[in-house]
Amino acid sequence: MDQHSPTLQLSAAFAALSDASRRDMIRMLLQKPRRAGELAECVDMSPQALSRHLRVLRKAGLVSEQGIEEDARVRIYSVHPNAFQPVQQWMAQVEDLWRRQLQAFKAFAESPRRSGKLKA
Amino acid sequence: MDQHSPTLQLSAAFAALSDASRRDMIRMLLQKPRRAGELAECVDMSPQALSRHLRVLRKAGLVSEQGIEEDARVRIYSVHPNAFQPVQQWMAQVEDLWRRQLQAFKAFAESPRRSGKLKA
DNA sequence: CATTTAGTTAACGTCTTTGTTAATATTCTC
DNA sequence: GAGAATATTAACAAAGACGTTAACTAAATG
Repeated sequence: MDQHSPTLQLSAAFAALSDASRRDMIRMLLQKPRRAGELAECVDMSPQALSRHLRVLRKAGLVSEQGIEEDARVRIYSVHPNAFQPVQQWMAQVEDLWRRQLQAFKAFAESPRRSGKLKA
Repeated sequence: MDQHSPTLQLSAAFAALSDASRRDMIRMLLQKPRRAGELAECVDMSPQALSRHLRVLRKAGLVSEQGIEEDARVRIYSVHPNAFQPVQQWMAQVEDLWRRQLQAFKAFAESPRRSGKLKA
């Protein structure tokens, strides 16, 4: 995690998710934590490019890395426990606003003065 | 809406949401549909820049425009009814995978062979 | 009908992102 | 220890995103 302001972090998360390869990587990491090499087999990409995508995901706070004892060359990547909290929070806010708007519209449409008739 | 493959559309939606100004615009449009000028007052930005952001949002399928009769110069922008369906669908998928992983981990931790003891 | 109003598109410069090739650790294996 | 394996960083070029200024469209307004 590298972005500090909540707004920047949210932007970074959305930006990170805007790439299909990165979304695939996240899905793979959601099945189980994996090494970079395992990811490389599936997303078909040079190790360097993949490493960069991993960095983007890390800086967005979506995945975290963790060393292991068996082979110190390798780091295991996994989805950060509350990776999606900011995004889900924003989405919830949006849903709420949407509900309100629908309700306001409904109230307007059913108001006594216009007795259910819309303009068009 | 301009992106056709579901994957591309999802990418476009995430990319569109990765900008704080665009998120603000969406929030304003969720309160009520508005003209470009009204948005401009709040996001503090040149009309040209704003127009571009609107185009991005349109192409991502998040907002839709609609002419009005009173003044034909003006178009009203609003949040597309199922703007967030792809994003929410993907997020739901992620949540599901996350639940499964937690469950798998729990099953592992509680398996008879290791009787609840973890490695560390 | 000229002017103002509302807004979009075009052209340009700048900054960022992304992939590639090359170079750099670090550590396992023989 | 020499060499292979695992992965990351550096440097560079290509492509894309963003804001600005300028030019443009279309319609309201006097």
